[in-house]
Amino acid sequence: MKNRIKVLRAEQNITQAELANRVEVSRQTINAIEKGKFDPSLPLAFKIARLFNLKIEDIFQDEE
Amino acid sequence: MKNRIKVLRAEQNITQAELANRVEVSRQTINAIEKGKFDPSLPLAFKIARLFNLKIEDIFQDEE
DNA sequence: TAAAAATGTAAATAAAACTTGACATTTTAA
DNA sequence: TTAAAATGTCAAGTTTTATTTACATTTTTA
Repeated sequence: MKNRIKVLRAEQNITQAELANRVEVSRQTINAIEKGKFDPSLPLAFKIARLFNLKIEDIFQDEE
Repeated sequence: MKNRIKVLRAEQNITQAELANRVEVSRQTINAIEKGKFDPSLPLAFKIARLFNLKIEDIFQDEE
């Protein structure tokens, strides 16, 4: 699963730590998701999408 | 997390077992998700959305 | 209305998400 | 140009979700 979180953060000038705080997970979780280490849970994906005012599909791309 | 899977299945006349087969999980997993016992993984949410040709947000509704 | 199909449920286990803490490397800014 | 901030990573542990097995109940259909 790829995602555009890094770019979206850059656009809004938000650090991994800031994003983590705002969606209530650890900084390492954001880093791991951003680097593709694992996928967020569905509720977390919703939170992230809401934060950026985007659809989940506009942030995360399933690669199949 | 609520979802409209049951209605979508009804519209397409698909059983829980059929849906389970098509997204490659057990029938009980579909049943549990449908009943709100737990949320699907993000990849599974993508598979389900793709199957119904809908956005994830059109099937699953985060309740916050 | 009896058989078959579909759905509901529960317990046990496996797998994945997430946390915490720690430290190394890279980038930014004073 | 060096201190601070940000990012990357790793290991160990917790929590949550997925899977399996098994059986019970409800709905459909022959």
